[in-house]
Amino acid sequence: MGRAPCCDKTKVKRGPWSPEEDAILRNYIEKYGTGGNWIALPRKAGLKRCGKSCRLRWLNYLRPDIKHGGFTDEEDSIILTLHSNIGSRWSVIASHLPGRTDNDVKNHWNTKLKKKLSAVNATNPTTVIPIVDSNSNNFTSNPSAFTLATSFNKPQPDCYGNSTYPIVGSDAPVQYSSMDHMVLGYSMTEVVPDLLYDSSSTDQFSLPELFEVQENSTLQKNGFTTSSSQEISSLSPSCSLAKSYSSWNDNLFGEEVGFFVELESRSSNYNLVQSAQQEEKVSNEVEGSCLPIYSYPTASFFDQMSDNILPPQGHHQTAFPILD
DNA sequence: AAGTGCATCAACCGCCCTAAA
DNA sequence: TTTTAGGGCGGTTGATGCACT
Repeated sequence: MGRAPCCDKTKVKRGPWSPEEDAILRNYIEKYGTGGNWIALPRKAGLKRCGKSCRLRWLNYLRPDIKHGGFTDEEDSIILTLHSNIGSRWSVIASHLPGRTDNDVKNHWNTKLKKKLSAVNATNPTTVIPIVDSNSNNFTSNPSAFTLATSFNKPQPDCYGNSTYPIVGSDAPVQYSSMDHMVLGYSMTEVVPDLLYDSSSTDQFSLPELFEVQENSTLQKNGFTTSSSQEISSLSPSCSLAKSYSSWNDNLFGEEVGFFVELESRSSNYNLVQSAQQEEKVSNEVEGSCLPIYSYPTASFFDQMSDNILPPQGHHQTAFPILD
């Protein structure tokens, strides 16, 4: 049985809203609210419109807290980052942009950002994540609080059907050549933004500090569990070359849902990244998706940068600024 | 000035989810 | 437990305006 339409389309007005209709709807909602029933609202307000049309008009245009006008670079950055992580969940993305609607974000993506991203990907197949200090918006070497400031490439399903996100230089080992340290992050779930984003701040999240951990031991701090290389080699064979390993657990079930691996040996990074990916792909067959969420160079890398070592080939210059 | 193509964005369509009956 | 109605959402369309020829 087909679903009954919400209204008789032959008896309602369609198409663009007139200023008079806008005024009627605005005045009614400001005076009486929506009453929790959009279908009944147009009749009560005296509008010959479908309730869904009224809802859309209010939410996307008439609402007083709507932000009109062009998107800022910061908003673009947030959209690109979130879209790379969660895909076209426009309402979720819009919820991170005060005053923007899902329709706005969707239109902006389809008309501007999609093309922008294609152009970037065409000229630079690997995408580096600039690291921005969450408080000052300046680039930082502090690995404990970051804002993702640009996008990942669109994830493509792999042979296991899992979407994996590109890791810096994961297809080109030479690009690691000037990094002594880097951190590789994975999340086992698709709820990365919700999990990592600080609810009091829409564009920040915390990463685990890179704790000093005694050999063969594990340290728990700030919700993260960090293990030494000796300890983690027993947890995960692919991590046996890592310096440390930090993970966080799902609040509900206490299961590990994400981790960061601090890599140390420049020559082994590429193999480690590959083996880590491979291992997780295999485990995904049972566990579900595993998303490598990002990687970033650690403080020692920036120390090198301060000695005017050039960024790795193929990376955006802006991703690795020379520090004072 | 007229015609054409493209970009933009408001609005609609139809499906899914959920709560109430 | 099933059915139904309403809200929410992502995909798509079409009107409009602008740039270019």
